[in-house]
Amino acid sequence: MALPIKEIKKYNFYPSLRARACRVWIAKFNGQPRSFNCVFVDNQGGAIQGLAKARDLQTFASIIIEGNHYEIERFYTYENIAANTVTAHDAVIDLKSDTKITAIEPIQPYVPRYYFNFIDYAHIITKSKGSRILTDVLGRLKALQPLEQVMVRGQMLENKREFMLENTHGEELRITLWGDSARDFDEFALRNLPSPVIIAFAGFHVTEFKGNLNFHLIFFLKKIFQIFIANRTNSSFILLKKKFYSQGKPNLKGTAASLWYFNPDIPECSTYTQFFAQVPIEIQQIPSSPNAVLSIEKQIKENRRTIREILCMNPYEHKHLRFTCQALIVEFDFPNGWWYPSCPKCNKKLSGGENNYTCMDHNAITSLPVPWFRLECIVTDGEDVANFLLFGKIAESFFGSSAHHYVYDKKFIDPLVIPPAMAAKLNKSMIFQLRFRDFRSTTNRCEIIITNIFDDTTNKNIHPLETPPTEAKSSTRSETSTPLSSKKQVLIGPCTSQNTVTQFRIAPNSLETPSQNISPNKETSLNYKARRTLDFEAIAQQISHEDECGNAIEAQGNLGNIDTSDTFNHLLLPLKKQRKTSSSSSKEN
DNA sequence: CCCCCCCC
Repeated sequence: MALPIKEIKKYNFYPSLRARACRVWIAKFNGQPRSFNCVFVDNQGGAIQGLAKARDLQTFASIIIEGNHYEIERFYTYENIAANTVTAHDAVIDLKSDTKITAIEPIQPYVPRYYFNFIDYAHIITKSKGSRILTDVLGRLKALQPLEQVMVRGQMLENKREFMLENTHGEELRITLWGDSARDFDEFALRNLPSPVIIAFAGFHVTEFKGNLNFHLIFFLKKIFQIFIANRTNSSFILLKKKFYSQGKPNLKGTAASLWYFNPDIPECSTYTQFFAQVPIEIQQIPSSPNAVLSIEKQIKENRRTIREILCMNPYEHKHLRFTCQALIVEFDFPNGWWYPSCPKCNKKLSGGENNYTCMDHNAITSLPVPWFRLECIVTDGEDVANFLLFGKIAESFFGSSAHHYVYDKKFIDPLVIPPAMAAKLNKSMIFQLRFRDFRSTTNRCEIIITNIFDDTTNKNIHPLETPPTEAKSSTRSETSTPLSSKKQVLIGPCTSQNTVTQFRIAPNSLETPSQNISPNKETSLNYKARRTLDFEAIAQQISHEDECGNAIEAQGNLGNIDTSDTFNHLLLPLKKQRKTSSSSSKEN
């Protein structure tokens, strides 16, 4: 009796397993192959991942070919605890140099060639969002974006390429490839395929993009709601809102385990092919993102404006314009505090006060509020003065720490008292990348929002892991970071009445522990996202080594060779509709 | 990883 995969236990030894290798991939990290991976499937509903570390990678890659059948002899298993995993199996097969792999005849009864677990577009968020079990989807390739580079975390450029899939109900689904897989995606393979092109994307991580709700409308709706149904919790309002607006759109993000197959030979695919054979279809081109960049250098010079020029721009005519300005911050202005308590799920401001925090979108919160930056920078370019709004992730990068870290870990709880490390950012020449806020205020001028900050003295991005001067610790700093504190400052002649800090209070000592109203021992319940950038000392040590190994270097190295839309148009022209269905499947990675 | 997140 052959061993059923479902009965395999973790931390055990098995003499033999016969199965089909339905998926094979090599996981890469920063472009370097790290492990050989496969999914073994049997005919009793079982699937288990096999993994070989880098040392044995080539050996197994040359033996185990996707689609073929094998006997695996003398193997151990361990626990499947990976953050992302393709199978839900408790165990992983440890492929080591003494594991014997032999090709065998196809096992009977038949095991399907592909191992997929497709999810309906409509249920992706409820079933798969945030799940460590990766998700597979199938669809017609409706649109494709040229390879582009975007700034991520205000810190580095990364390759990105987007796809729009469509199912037979006309629903759309957005897929995003990042890094190496975005760069390596084979457009030429697409060019040779007849239309419609059906793609199976396998092994993707599901996230939710915020719905593009109209704030005006929601605000108005809520007021009306409160007037007519007073003294209720707003849960009814949330239900009402969800009825009218989708709560967000799923976005499938590529992982190291992601694969894709063009026109795979599976029953679901024929359904698609037949359905879309009725109408002429071409693959559309997704326009480049507004935030796509060619290089940091170009970005820094992009649409340079003086403050005078900015103040004379009509915000509503330049809603989508990104522009830059060289200036220095002379003061921070935060009448409502430099941080506010935000919803752990969406970072919107919580109302209701300390004992009754309520999110407009998510009602009562289940974990501690997440402190979130929001403050204005009073800036000058030597001629004029303006207010630039700084919040969220950009502020985190700029200050080198999350507001969460300052408030919970460093105990700078008073929102009206600013930590010294933040004040140390004043009076240094910077390049601000800016845009106008898409909100028509009835009272104020349109806010000018900071979307990125660059160090003017080095023309590099300001590294988010910079160690603040008050807590200097330089020995572990990476080669690629560009700490402002170590660079010569270029000061521009002041034109405001003051360029020193007098308008806000600075906490006297970073080590001081003011009376606190937030319990620090609840930290473990805090959401991971907010904790990511928490501690610059610890993370600087951890990351500096990785950076030296090529992380940032690779990002720099990619700056020169970016696909253009022109090239892309050219490529897609031949992708006209044809009747023939290709069964040739192709894969990457 | 990109979207938004604040304010009225």
